Amino acid sequence: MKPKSLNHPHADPFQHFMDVLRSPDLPESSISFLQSCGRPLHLARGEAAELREQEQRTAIFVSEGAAKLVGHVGADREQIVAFCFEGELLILSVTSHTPYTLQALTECRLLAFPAGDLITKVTEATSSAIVERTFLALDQARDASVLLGRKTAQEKLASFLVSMVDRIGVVGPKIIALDLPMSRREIGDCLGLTIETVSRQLTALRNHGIIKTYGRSKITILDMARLSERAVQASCTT
Amino acid sequence: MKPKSLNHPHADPFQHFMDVLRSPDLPESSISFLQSCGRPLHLARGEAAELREQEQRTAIFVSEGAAKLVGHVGADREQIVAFCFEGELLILSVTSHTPYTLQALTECRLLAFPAGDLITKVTEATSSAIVERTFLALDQARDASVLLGRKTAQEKLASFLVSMVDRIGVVGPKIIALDLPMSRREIGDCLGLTIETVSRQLTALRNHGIIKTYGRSKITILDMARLSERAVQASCTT
DNA sequence: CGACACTTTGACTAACGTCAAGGGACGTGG
DNA sequence: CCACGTCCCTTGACGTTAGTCAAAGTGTCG
Repeated sequence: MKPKSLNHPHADPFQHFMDVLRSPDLPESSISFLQSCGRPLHLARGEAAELREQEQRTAIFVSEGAAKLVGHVGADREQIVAFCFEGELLILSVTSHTPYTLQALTECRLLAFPAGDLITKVTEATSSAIVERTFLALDQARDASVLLGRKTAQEKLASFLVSMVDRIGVVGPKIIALDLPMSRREIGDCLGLTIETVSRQLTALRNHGIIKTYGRSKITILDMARLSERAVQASCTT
Repeated sequence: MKPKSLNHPHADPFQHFMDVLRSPDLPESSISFLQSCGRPLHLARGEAAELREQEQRTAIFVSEGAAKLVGHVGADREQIVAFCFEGELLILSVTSHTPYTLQALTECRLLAFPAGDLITKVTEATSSAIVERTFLALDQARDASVLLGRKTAQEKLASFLVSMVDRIGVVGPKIIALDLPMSRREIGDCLGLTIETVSRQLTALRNHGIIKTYGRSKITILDMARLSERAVQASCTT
């Protein structure tokens, strides 16, 4: 799969950022301030971001491509804590015990802001889209905990596919198409599984007629209902 | 152990909240607004919070006692996503797939705010302590992912104890005392382990002379260095 | 077309969960 | 203050899931 080399649908990442933020009544002075403190990053596939401003908390806007936030345990064990796709905002950790790195899943264009500046400037305007996105990230992180702590390999993979459908799925009349920008290893790192287990579970889903795979990265969901069922999207009636 | 029945060191939870927030230049009007929208909750040990305002995102301030945020997978599997102690602020999920409940670990006094109100009012003043705490919660959630996904039972327990020392430990000249407000089951739910595994790992730490236990809830750390070592507080040099 | 990396599959192992029984702590009532 | 009952914790034996190791298969890109 060619990583659909960036054709710049958003010629200016900053403009893209402002579009997504949707704070129309932000004063001109704030806009130019944000523009000045947003540092553009262009990463090749697999490259790690150089985060100079590590003393301060950083917010990363993904204008094009996809990235992953990886936590490192000791030398070689790693855990993907978040995937981040086009138009999403990622808040990096600073008070964490674990060291994290941000790496490109595909070639991508990012915008790095010192989070403090971002928030104080933006909250001057309407209710902050950034705080909302932080909350969203928090919700995702908590769901991840539940997934990692209490789901089986089968359920983890189904949950993963469901969330990918939500975020980057192409919904057709009867089937849903997915083109995953991450490898089996990266899926495994995200779910706390090994590459082999991911592969086995994909095979199981294929054998049950729930999904079909084409090449390494393309998947179609044939039976979304049964997939969600396996993800146990926690239907407890408490 | 008697749950040291609340002796009200902070007679007024709201005053306690304002003290912790430390936004001295908040205008009087905002203060009274916050006071009016903060709903006090008094939970008995084990009781679950009734969250009426579930349509909106809620922030919970813990004035006294300790609580847990529990995610539910299907009928009976549950995962503790966060513990929350005195003076801490918990942001509840609303966009999550998983249903969560807030339950008292010990008898406790809480203050529930609609998060939107809290933020718009407080950011009028100095840089928001609440946004900072949200970030902190996010960091903790991400560390939890790493722990759950890539640590062994041994490492999980050591990490858990280290973080408890940080948050509620009583540091003495050579040893550190902990009085855990949660049961083995709750520790297990937090670490994605069973009660038996928690118990076995505690025994292992005891046999290695790293900790001592007194009764069910009291632990002293004899060798903090070796404990941290086992927690693999990720010392990768990238 | 060929090399290489990624993926799949299989056989085996280890870590943690499950099931079951016994022991200790805590709190109540005598 | 002691006795007893209950709940929680600990320990042991065994089972299951997912990890490890190894090899073959398949896509992708030069």
